[in-house]
Amino acid sequence: MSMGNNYELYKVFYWAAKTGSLTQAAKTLYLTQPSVSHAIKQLEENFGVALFYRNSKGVELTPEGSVLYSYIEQSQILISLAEEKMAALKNLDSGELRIGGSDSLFKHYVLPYLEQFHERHPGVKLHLNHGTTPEVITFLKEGRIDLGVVRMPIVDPQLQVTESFQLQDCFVAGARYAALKHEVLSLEALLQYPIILFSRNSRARMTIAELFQSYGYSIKPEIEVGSVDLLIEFARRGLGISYVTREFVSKELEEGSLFEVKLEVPLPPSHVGLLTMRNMPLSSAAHAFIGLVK
Amino acid sequence: MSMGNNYELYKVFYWAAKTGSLTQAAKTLYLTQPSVSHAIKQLEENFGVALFYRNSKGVELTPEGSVLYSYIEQSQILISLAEEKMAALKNLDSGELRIGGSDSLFKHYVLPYLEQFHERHPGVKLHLNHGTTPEVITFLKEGRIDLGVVRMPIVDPQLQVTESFQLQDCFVAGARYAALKHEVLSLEALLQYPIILFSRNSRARMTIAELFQSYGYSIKPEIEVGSVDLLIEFARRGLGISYVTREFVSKELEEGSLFEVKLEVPLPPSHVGLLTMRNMPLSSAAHAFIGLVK
DNA sequence: GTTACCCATAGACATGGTCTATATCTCCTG
DNA sequence: CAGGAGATATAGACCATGTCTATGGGTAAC
Repeated sequence: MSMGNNYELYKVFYWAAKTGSLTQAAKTLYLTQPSVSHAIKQLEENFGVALFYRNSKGVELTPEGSVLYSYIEQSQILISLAEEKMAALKNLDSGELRIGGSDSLFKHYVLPYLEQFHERHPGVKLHLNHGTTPEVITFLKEGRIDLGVVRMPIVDPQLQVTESFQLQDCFVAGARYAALKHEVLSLEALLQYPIILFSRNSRARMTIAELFQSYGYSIKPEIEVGSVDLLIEFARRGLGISYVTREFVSKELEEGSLFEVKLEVPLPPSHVGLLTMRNMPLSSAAHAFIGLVK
Repeated sequence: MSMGNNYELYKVFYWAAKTGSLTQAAKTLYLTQPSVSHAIKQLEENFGVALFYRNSKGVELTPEGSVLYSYIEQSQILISLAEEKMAALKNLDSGELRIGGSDSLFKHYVLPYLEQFHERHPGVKLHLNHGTTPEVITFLKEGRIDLGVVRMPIVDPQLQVTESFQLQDCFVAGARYAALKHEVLSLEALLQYPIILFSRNSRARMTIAELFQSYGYSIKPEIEVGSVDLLIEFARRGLGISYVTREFVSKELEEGSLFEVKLEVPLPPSHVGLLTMRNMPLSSAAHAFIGLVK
């Protein structure tokens, strides 16, 4: 025999012992007194040992009952703690949110949401893992992050993609090229100026290269950089015309340290997407964060 | 909401997490796989949080599931230990037996049974509390002992009395009174000799006093002592004729250092009884001991 | 004596846990 | 690429068992 007590009985036993009264235990558990009486009787019969002395004031543990209680009390406390913890996780009073993405997206796009999220749920620990788009996808599949933030398009049957925000890339220049401020350039005309692009393997770089190619031109940057900050800084210092995401330079455009170089040809918008694993449950924190962003 | 999960679900969760497979958990718990699947689903719905990732090989804990598991694992281990302990108590591999009684009864009557009990159940700890009959009854009512061993008769509606053994009190003397060895004395004749009795408040003393009184005599001891050993020793040294329980001096009678002084009048037998609380459950150990004695 | 508060018992009822049967998915294999 | 093995999910029927109401008995206190 495997001593197969229904664990529910231990909950009843715990409260009966704790309150010293079957009636009180019944009230605590929203049961009737006979139900509790019956439950205790079952335990006693299964163990073949009396657990309580019954008297007119209530019940009292037998020595054997005390032995059982010393174990069960700890066990029940742990379960209570577990339930509290799970409630905290669900209410986002605790837990963690692990996001993967590129540094620039974090800085210019995710950060305000993270601030908002952290303010609203200060108990949730935040983990940011930066990496390239393929790295982020790997992180996701390995379960190291809950959520990826990357440029679209992404085609992967394992991934759930939520397009969340549209970004508009554009060319910007600093004071040195102020003459262009009110002009509208053709692609050919633009190519006369030194161009600063993001490094070769970025999605933005590929997108703009394809665009020029579709019009029969080839864009060859004078300078290649590896960070959005440098794209901006180089343009401000007049080293060339940078291809950047307009939303990432809104401050510079406002204060006038940069201006947008308008083109005859419309530049394609790009989208930011939130990646999660398809068919994998989302944590409460990730779910809440996605809701926040949308 | 009071997060009222059926604790039985945690047992299922524990095994599902431990084995990493709902199917395995089902086999362990003698359930079917759909039952386990259903149980886990209930937990997940109640918590509002996914506990497992499902994949083709089985299941794997989510971060939230891991948090739950860290608590539930401990809890389940405690319950298992509790069940093992209770089984041990029932099988008398552990536990304790607390007996109250007089020193002389322990030494001459209870001891052989205790030896036998201890040999059969070496895991059960023995506690002997000696005291007078009224003290033993108090111990019982206070729950400090499981069992009392005292002289009969006892009349107390709260107590369950099991008469277990008959003892025969008698008068014994040593070599100094060897002349009496083959005589049969009347009560009156006996009173010519110095008598040694147990102290005034003992049951044996009251019994013999009543006997003499019923025949119109009054027995006044030359010496009063407080232990059976002294009764025996004084008789051996010829200080008088002792009134003792025959079974307690069987060794001395055999070796001839004492002999029984026969009387015309039959002396009443006395009985030893096992006392337990009526309407109070017996521990397994006490139950087994009573069975041994009977 | 009487009241009030315990726990135990009996029996009816209904909830819900468990089962069987089946679907779906993934991985592996021939 | 088809098919099998093995995993979990779902649907629906069933009945075990946990829960209730009603009642009884015992004890302590007033």
